[in-house]
Amino acid sequence: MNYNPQDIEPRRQQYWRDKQTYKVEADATRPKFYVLDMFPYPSGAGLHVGHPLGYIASDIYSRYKRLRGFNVLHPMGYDAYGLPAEQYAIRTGQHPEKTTTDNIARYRSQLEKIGFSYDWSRELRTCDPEYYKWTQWAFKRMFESYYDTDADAARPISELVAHLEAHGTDELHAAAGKDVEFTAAQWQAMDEKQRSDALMNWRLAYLGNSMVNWCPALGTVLANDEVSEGLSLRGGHPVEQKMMYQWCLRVSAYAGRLLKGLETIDWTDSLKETQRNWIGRSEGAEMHFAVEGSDVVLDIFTTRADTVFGVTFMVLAPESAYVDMVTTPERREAVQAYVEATRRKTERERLIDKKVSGEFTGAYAINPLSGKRVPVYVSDYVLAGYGTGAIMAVPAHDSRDYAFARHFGLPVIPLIEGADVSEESFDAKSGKMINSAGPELDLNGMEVADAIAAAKRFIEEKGIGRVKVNYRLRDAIFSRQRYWGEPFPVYYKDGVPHLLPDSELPLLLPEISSYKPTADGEPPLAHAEGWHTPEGYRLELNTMPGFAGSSAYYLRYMDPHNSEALVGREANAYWRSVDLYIGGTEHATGHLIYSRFWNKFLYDLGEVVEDEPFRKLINQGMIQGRSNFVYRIKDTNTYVSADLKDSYDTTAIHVDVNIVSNDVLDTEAFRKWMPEYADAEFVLNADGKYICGWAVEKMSKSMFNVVNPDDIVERYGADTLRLYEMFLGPLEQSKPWDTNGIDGVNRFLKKFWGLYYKGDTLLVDDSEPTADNLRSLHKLIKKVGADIEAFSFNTSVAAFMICINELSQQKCHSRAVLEPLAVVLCPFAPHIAEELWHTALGHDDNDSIVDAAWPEYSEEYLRESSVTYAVSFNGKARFSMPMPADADAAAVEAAALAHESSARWLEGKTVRKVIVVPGKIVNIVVG
RNA sequence: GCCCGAAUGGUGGAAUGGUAGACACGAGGGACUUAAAAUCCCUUAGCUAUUGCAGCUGUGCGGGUUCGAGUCCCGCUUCGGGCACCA
Repeated sequence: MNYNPQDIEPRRQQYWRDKQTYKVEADATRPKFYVLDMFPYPSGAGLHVGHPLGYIASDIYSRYKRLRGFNVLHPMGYDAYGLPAEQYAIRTGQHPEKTTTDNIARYRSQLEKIGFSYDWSRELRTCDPEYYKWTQWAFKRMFESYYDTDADAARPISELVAHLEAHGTDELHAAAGKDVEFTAAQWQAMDEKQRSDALMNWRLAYLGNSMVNWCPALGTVLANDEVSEGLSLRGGHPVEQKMMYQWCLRVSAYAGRLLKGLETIDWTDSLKETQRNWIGRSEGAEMHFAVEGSDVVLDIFTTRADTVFGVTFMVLAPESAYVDMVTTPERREAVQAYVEATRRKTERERLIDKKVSGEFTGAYAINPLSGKRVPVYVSDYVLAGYGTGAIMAVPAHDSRDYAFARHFGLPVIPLIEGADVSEESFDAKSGKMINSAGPELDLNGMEVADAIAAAKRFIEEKGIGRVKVNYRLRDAIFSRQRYWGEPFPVYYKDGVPHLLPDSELPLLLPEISSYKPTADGEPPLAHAEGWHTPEGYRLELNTMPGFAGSSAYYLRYMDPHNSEALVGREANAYWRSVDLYIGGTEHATGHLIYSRFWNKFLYDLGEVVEDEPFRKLINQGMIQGRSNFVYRIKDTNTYVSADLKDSYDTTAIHVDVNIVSNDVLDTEAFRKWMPEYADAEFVLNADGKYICGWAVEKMSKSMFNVVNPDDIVERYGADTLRLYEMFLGPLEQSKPWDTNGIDGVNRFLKKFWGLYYKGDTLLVDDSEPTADNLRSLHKLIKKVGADIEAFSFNTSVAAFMICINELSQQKCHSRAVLEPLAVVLCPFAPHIAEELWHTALGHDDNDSIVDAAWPEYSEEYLRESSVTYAVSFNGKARFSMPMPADADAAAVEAAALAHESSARWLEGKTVRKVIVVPGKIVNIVVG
């Protein structure tokens, strides 16, 4: 029997299926461990070889934890709602559900071939009504909640209503969209519509007018994390800013907790940093500037309260509500034209256009500290969505203000001693203040940091503003003008949104005749027949965005068939949160923020026991493609080998990597690959080979560099694929897929098999293991255990190779060694381990290796009788010297100095000092 | 512009402050074979040498700390990632 993965692997997978080996139940008698992969969107292209990287790592860890006695929850599912299926539907008319189901089936079969230890009985998909019922349910709870800034938690909206009823907005401490004030009497006088509108200011899920990223090509709005540099992440279409009335989630209310929570979780610093940047906390002051000759007060936000004496003008965002309030009649036409022109530009156009532009509003504001009168401008370099949409401009110390001041000829007053502002602004936050004295406050001579503090204190005391923390994190736009997403459990009665009762959830996604928007621009759901309540009230036409379904899926896995709750209390109390989460960095500012928000919200409700969803998170690197090229000699059908191409005038052409092996082209396969190459001629190199060129590119069909894991499994087996993906390099690093080298790993597995069988002969015996056998084994157990804990899987594979080489040389066939060896290999290569466990090691059918115990290593076997010291002179290693392991430092030193090789290095020198590092090195310092 | 991270042979990559280059690929040489595949063995950082098996230089660049630095500190360069008219 030779190693034959094509025979072993399907059989072992069937065995695990039959035995339901990977089915887990909560079990209070055993410690739990929850290992999760970021579930995939099942795309039409199927899995390529890059996708399983993280899944293999998490599978190794899960299996290891299980061998260590943990009750391991390791589920898999599908993020099934998404744009590609819908766009495919628009093109072909095929129902997205059908496309999605087909794709899922393909993914499932590809995943099963790799031998993962998923508990498939917990599989979920976000488009399943039994699942999205709970997405709708969570949305309802958010609608019914507000954020209490005193308690720092979400509370029922009924409590807020009671407060408004009794006190109006007086003493109300709640996260709000806008600062509004009304009395209890005013609240009581409101009608239903007015009250509904008013409450939107506080609800955690609310309808609001907000600037959204509108993508005309996709016909929908996009969240901030779905847009980069003014283009949609999917498809790269231009995105414009547009004011729309949309569902939003008040994620901003949680900004502080999302930031603080980062301190309690075990994520990489870079990912935490990315989230910190995204949340963007900045401490500063809000200040009031009265507008001359009117009762309008401009509120501005600044982190540089110290520079208030250098304010020479003010700027409003074009979209700011202040613009209309302050613009004078003479300037109205020009300002309106400017605002209009800005509105027509896409975000991308605004970003590209670095030219300074703006208009004077005709208004003047009064600096509350200096009493000076400054002009108020409108310009698109001020953003409506951040702070108050208005700024005080300090051209001397802000480069953007500086550019504006120079363009409009406005004065620049330097505030820091020695700062030269004749050519550019001085933006650094250091130095001594000058020109900063007013009637009541004098900052001159202070260091910037002290001046900021002093100015803030003064502003608070005098009531001309307040200290404020601002976050860049915006509320999440929660409406999408699409079909293939969760419907909102909302209907409208006289223009007021109402929730469907829980008993009517899930609200099923209806069948529709066309997946396109309607002629008058309404979302596709407007095509649905009978899309209204039995009473005839219209249901919401938008659907939820992609991140809705992925925000709480990890909770559902804990209790996937519960019809009473998203997750039952008992199941949640046992599984708690994800102990290890593995996935890509691309979700850093999307899914990983929304999930944390969603979880914190459910935590506030008392629905879940943990405040953070993912305790430890590892980002696996991306696997890029490695493309191959052939070189066509211009205007011919002749192709020249890469090592000779420089003597010809050639064009590089992508060639399918699947007909190239170790960069050598299979020329016959090339001729058959495409008709145009049928008559191809080749210029071969001296070895008679055609060598292809190569480059690292994104893995994609158009580059012909996609490698399908199925092909690797078919050729080498799943165990080889698993080991090779781990061997490729550190898990967290991005690297190109390169099939060159996979033979080495495959060879290792054959050698491993060779310890147990030679042909049809069973080699395993009951002989006593030798000291060498035991040392090799225990070294491996120790190393692999430590490596797995540290997610250093590439080095464990190397350790296996070393161990197998040693044991082969030692001709070790002792069961006492080969049995634990199989167990240690099991997390990496489960099929071969399970097979040998039963056939060579004779375990019966009910005893699976996946439930064996991880072998403990013993230092006793690792101890060497002698150790080798490297002897150095002045730090430079010169020779090595064996010593008994128990020799003391003095003996080692004496032996080193007396060693015959030492004489040469000591010639004409004196020994100044000798350092002995036990078991390692002797450094002799000579002068 | 700000904030992270990285830089080691032909290639992917190893090295708790302690003999840099583990392990693998590729390459070169050899064994077995009619031949090929498969398998096994040897060599493989560079430069001097050389059968005394040694010497010198080497982890992007320049400094520093240390008996000893790929590893720690300071200053650069280049590449990758994140944020970005965020006041």
